[in-house]
Order: sequence, then C-alpha cells, then structure tokens
Amino acid sequence: MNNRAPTVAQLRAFAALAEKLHFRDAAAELGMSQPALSGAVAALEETLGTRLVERTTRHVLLTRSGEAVAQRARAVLAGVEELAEAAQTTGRPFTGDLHLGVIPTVAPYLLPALLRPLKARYPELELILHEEQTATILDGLVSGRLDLAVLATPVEGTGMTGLALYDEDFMLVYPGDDPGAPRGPVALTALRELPVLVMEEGHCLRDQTLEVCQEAGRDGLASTRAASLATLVQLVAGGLGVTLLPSTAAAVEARPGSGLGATRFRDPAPGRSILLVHRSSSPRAAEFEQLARTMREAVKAHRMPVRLPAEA
Amino acid sequence: MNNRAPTVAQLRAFAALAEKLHFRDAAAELGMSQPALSGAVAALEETLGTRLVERTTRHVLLTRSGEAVAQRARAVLAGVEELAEAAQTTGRPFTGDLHLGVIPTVAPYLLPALLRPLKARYPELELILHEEQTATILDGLVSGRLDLAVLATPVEGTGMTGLALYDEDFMLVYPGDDPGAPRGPVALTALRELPVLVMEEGHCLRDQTLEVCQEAGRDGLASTRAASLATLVQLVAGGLGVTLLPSTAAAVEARPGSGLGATRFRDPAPGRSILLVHRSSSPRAAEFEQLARTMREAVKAHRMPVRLPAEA
DNA sequence: GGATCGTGATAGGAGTTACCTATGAATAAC
DNA sequence: GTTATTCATAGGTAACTCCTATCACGATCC
Repeated sequence: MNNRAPTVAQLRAFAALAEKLHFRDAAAELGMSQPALSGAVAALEETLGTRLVERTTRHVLLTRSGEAVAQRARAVLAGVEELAEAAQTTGRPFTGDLHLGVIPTVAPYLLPALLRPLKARYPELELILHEEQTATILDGLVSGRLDLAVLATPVEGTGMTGLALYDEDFMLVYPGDDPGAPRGPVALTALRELPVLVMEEGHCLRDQTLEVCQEAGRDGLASTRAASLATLVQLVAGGLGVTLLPSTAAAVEARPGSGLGATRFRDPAPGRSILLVHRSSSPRAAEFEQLARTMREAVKAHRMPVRLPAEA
Repeated sequence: MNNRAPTVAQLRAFAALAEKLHFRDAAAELGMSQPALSGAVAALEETLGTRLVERTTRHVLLTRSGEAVAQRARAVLAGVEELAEAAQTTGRPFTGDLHLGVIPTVAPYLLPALLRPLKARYPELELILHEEQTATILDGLVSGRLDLAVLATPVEGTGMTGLALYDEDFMLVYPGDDPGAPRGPVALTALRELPVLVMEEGHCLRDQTLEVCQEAGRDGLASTRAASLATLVQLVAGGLGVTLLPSTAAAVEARPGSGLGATRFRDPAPGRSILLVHRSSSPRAAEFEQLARTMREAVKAHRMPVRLPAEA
C-alpha cells in the first residue's frame, strides 16, 4: 500500500487527463510519454485509494471521486503557481515593507534628509521606522523584527555588517549667554572644567560622551540625566551645564536664535561614525548596499555637516 | 538551473521549517533526517529562484519571500489534504448523486415500487431520474451523463453489463366492452385477426411489439401511432384497436373500471426482460449489483406481476 | 470476416532523485 | 581554550520516474 501524499506532478498529470479525457493527448500536452502519464495517474489512484478514471480503449471517464479530485487538483495547482509567482514578486528588491531601526539621537536630524529622496527613488518601498535605542535595535535585527538599522559606532553585535554612512564630530554646546563662551575651537581638555550633562542610560550618545570625557581626563559628571535629547538641550539652555552633541544635532539645536552656542573641538576632534547595519547573513546585502549609497547621496545633497566616506 | 515545479514534499518540509524555525526539530517532526530537510529546502529555493530562509548556526529566519511562500505553502498543503479526503468521501458507495435512466414504458410502473425502499435503505443516495428512450439512455451511459439505467432486452450497446431485474409477459389489451373479448389465455396467432396499435418510433416497446407480431405471422399494422403509453391506452379504450402491454403496465392500465380488458397469452407467452445496465468498465459494479438485489426485493415486496430471477 | 487503426496497459532498463549516516565548519557559551 | 550546538556537505544506497518497445483489446473498414 502506498501511504504517501500525492505529488504535484501526479496532480498535474491527472488534471491534464481530466481536461482532455485522453491519455495520449494529455501526455503530449505535458511533454511526457503516455506510459508515464498512465503510471502517474495509477500512482495517484493508489495513493488516494480510489479509482479516479474509468478507462476503456473507447473512452476515458472521470468517476465521481475523479470529478471531485480534478476540481481540487486544479485549485492546488493554481495555488502552487501563485506560490511560485509570489516568491518572485515578494523577493523583488526595493519593494514592500522595510523595517528600519534608527537611534533617537540620529533620527530627527537624518530622516528629513532621507525620506523624500528614498521615496522618490524607490516608490514601491514602504519604509517603516522604529526609533529605538541601540540594544533594542540590535535585538530586533537578530530576531528578524527589523531588516535594517542606522546605528552609531561602536556596534558590538556579532554577525552584523555595518555600512559607513557618514562621520560626524561632537561639538561643545553651551548656553548662548555664557560670558565665558569660547570664540574658536576648544581643546578637549576644556571639558575638565565644565559641568557636562548627559542623557540617561541606554542612549549610545551617553556612552560616547562619557568616553570622550574620560579621554579628556574628566572623572565625575553632573548627576542630572536627560531622558531625551530635547530635554538635554533645554537643560543646557537653562544654564545647568554644557553637553556634547553630534554636529548634525548641534546644527539644529544650537542654531541662531536658539539661545545656545556650539563650538568645534580642536583636531583631532572627537566624533562618531553612523552606520547602516544589517544581519551579515541577510540575502538582501546587495540591496542594502545600494540603499546605503542612496542615503549618502541624500546626506550630501541635504548639505548635512558631516564627512562622507571617501568613495562617495 | 532547476526548472521544475515545487514538490509537495518540499512544501511540507518548508512549512515545517517555517513553523519551527529549526532544521533539526522540523526534520524530527517530519520523520526525516536533518540533511534531507536541508536539501529539500535548498531544492525549493533553487526551484523558486529565491532565498526563503536566512540560515546561521545561531538562528533561522524567514525572508520576505519565505514568509509569503510559507503562508501559501500551508494553503496548498491544506488543499492537498482536503483533496485526499474528498477522494475518499466522494467515493463512498450508496452516497451522492446517482443518475438513473429509465425507459418510459417501465418508469411509471416500476418506480413506485422502488423509490421508497431505496430511499429508506440508502438515505444518502440521491437518485436523479431520467426518463428517456433506450437509445438516448445508452448514449448517456457511454458519455457518462448517466451512471445506471433500467432497460428492456435486447440491449445492444457494447461494453454494457446488464443485471436481470425481472421478466414480464406481454398481455393483450382490448376495449372493455368488446363483445368478442376472450375469456382465457389466447394464442399468439389471435393477433393475426386484430388491429394492433403501436407506439411511435424510438420506443423499445414498439420494436418488441412488432417482433411479437411478426412471430405471430402478422404483417401490416394499423398506421396510428401513439406518442406515449397513456395515449396508446386511450386509443384502445376508444375502440381503435388492441395492443400489447407488458404485464406491469397492463395491471395498472387495464385495472377494473378502466374500460379496458387484458388477457394473457398461452405459453410460451411472449415477454421481455428488464435489466439494470451499467458500463462494464464502471468501478461501481459491486455497488450496482447490490442495488439490483435491493430492487428485486422491492419488486417482490410490491407484488408486481412479474417473474423474478431464480436467485431472488 | 479478416485486417487495420487507435486506445490504454505492461515490461525492461537508464537516468535521476531522495534519503541516510558520517563528517565538516562556524559560532556561542563556559 | 574547550565544548556544545547548529546547519551544510560528502558518499553511497535505495527508490522512483521516465522512456522505448510491445501487448491486449475493441472498433472500424473494405
């Protein structure tokens, strides 16, 4: 007794036979020999445990089971066809949903430059934004919840590939009416004398700021911690201290009339690199590289205060 | 390049993997080895021309195509399952539609005896009646429009199998007020002197009557031809002649008070056999034989004026 | 009525496929 | 560094599918 499931080939064979009601013609249409079709149909009958066709040298008739099976076989074959087509369609690059994670200290300054050009160039791409902290984003990438992410160095996740988008320097941001405001680039060591405010835990900008401070020889920090970059800026404006902001953020937050001032550091200025990150195992690596190129072009076109990688 | 269609086994393999997201576990559930599953999924990807899963030693993730394909694969597999089940269900004997052809000179006298017992015994059987002439019925059997038929001998169709239901004698039917009405069984030769009315062409009763008349030594016939048996009876009642009717019909049409008389012929009396006919190639032969037995029982229970085959 | 044509089933053999066991490569976790 | 877990690969065997050639049966034709 054949105990296995029907085969697509068998269903295809039977469907053709059900349509033509003639073994030779059906076999010819399928591009197979008549005995092969005969065997396939016989195997299907064996599998299903029912006679599907009444064969005579005179005529081929479908049994009741045959009628029922033929109908469903057509449906199944259509489903397989649709499946094959869906596999192609869904896999097309630059189409469909793309879940993009972006860290909060980059999102508000980068996305305005990106969204319009991306939509223009890839109209079928549905960008779904997730503004989350680095750890959450990495977890999302690993689990498949996210396809792609914009993160800042260092990225410590394993199995991740980062494509350089741009580098940005940190700038010193201080209250706009500060009488001791610097008039030119300042040395990193200036941080030793200043009350540096940072964001709360979890934000990578916090860790980056701490690292810079440590490098500058500063130990303690003001205890106040801002939950968001907007709050941090308000604290500085309120005179509670200074802070470090990436140039893209500083350009916006310390713009003329904002009540804040910003100045660069002397070379070598501290900074961070912004990367487009995806799972190394992703089959869409090529697509993402192309996407990174487009993003760099958009950044350049938007005249963001950053350094682009050499190639761009 | 693999150019063929996906296999049910491949879809099953991929569906299991999509559910478990773990090659070993999925393979175990399918009762196959992990390499076999690995190969099956790889083959499916090759066939579809798309990466379906992102594999790492750490995790297995579905690509977008993978998600789409998994969903449709489940649908296809459900369809196959349903198909297999439908094949069983539809093939069950004594269930579903059964197209039964019955000749007009039998239908009104046999069916009252059959329908109730059949419905009682086979409640799931849907008898669909087709009252047609022999030639049409045979054509219907050959083409598959009909599954089964009640015909009278001789049946000349090839590839048909006839199961004897009963034999019925022909009776001489005459006007009830005929002064020369016979008082007992008459000889066949009596037909020579009588104006025998027959039905129009196509009815097998006409051919049978003609044959009996020829045997009796009668040549010409009255030119009037009745389109139906009811008409024929009216013609006889109107005094236009006599006719031959099978005993089952005569018992009804020449019943007391009908204005008609009927008498038997002396042995060997002419008659005809009623058969249950199906295509010899039908896989339902056994079912039909059982049906024939039930019909004979019903005929017997209904006390129809016929002779049943010896076995019954 | 015998020969011929057309039908589907069967036989034998070649090519391919699918599977299993054993092993390899890569990555986490300790 | 070592171990454990994961999926991929290799080699060999068993099974399947398909093809060509032929058979058996029935209808048709001369």
